[in-house]
Amino acid sequence: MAGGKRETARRGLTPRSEDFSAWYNEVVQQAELADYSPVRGSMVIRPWGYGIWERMQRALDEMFRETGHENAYFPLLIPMSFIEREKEHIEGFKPELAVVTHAGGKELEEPYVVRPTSETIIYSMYAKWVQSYRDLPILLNQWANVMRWEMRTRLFLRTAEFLWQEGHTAHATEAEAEEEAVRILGIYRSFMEAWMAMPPLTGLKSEAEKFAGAVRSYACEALMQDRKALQAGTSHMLGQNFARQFDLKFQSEEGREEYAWNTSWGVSTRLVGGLVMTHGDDMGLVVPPKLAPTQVIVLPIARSDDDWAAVGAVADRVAEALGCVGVRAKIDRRRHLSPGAKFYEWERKGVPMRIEVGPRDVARGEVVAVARVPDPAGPRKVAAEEAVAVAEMPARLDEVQRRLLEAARSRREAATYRGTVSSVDELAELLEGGAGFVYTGWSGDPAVEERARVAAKASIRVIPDEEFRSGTEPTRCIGGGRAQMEVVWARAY
RNA sequence: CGGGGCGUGGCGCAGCUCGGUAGCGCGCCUGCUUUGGGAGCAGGAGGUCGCCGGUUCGAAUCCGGCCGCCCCGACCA
Repeated sequence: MAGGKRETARRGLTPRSEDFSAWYNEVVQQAELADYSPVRGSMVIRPWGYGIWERMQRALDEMFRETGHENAYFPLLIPMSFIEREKEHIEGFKPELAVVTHAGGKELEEPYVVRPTSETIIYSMYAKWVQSYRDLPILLNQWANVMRWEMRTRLFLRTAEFLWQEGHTAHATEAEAEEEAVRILGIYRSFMEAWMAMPPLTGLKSEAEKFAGAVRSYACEALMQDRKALQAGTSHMLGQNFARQFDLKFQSEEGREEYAWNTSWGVSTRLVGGLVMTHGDDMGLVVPPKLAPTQVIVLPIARSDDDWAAVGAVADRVAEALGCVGVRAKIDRRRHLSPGAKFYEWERKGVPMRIEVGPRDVARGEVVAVARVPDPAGPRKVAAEEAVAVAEMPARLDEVQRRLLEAARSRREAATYRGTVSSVDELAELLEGGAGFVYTGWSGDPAVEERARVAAKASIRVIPDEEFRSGTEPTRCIGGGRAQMEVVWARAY
């Protein structure tokens, strides 16, 4: 914001190649996704950004429901003593807690923390609800805001307050909990691919990177256009860590008293930032059709009042017909803006498709369709008979969605290096040269991670799931010695 | 928390070195003419110059303190 010498307010954005970070900030604001607020590190999510988030919510919510989860809601404030109960958990979160010490004009006897995540309060309640194995599993999700007082914030990617969903489950057996954690990871992955057109890697987190309080963390890691990785979703196997601290016990079928097994998992408004950095281009945002609040913007173009009436009637008809075939269409009737100004505006906001209706088109009984990201093999503008353009629109939007996923996947693959790195220095060199995901062998020694962090500013993003592993398993660790496993390195957000 | 930068109409900036009562572009309002890739003309509205204090006849400008924001690093969904 400060010091912007470029005239970006009206004309072009800073190109991605020049300054990706500046480009990102400009896109988020100029596409009207979000704006800075008077509260440090907290953003205002504007209708266009919130509309995208709502689409994400709807899709995920449906997937959670289909797999037996229900929504519930727990308090924003958590007693300080709850958060402190699980040792690793409090160590992980203590530095970023916002604490409420006063209320009702008095100092509180026990401070509350504004939830940074809700494991503690939720499992304390589960403990009340569970007596028998018959009460399990509990499969709940909540849509909520949380607060983590981060040192450095960025719109969507890391804000002090953010919106997310957090799933919390309790199971009678370890195997069942493990299965749940893995199931959710799969849901996240297919959501990201099918809805966001963002293909993540999936796998396990290293000890150093796992969630504070978890036994194991699984994650989706997506590659952004600047070749940095974004942790886009996590699913944690919590074991009995929280159950023990919150006395979440049940009597088993055999009559024994046992602690329950928990999982927790979440995705946040960070996904919107991931969307921006996955598909955006130098003209602005690109929203995949399935998430676009408006999929088709209909633009009447006219000089005279007579023409305006004529094209307006056609625009109405087109928009209504699109609605009937399940396409979210809107008409931009503003008369004080020239067509060019509207083209740029809707392109900046990333609307997948626009339909132009001008006097020439009306005379021919046609409309002109233009995709935000045109098929490189086809013409940019496609004129078609009105009814045909409408009828074809759902298929064209599907095609755009498919193309975006494909493009993102080939960017990821083009930036992926396997089996070419045998030392931490080589890793640093490769990443410095613009590599994205780098696969190597790893001994499992955290000291190697630490060296890579310092030397290459890189971290292990995942120990990849089988599907993503290299054909030939690496035998040597980049830190020297034998590899115990294959890992994926990247610089990350 | 360390390093850097910046706070002046809604937005982006100039003015500050060398104190004299605030200007430009965009946007906004009104009117007319316009509209197939960021319209033109005319008229108009809008500013405690981040905050507090000091120096001075006089402070956006000089001095001191504070606050906020952005970027880079360490920490992180």
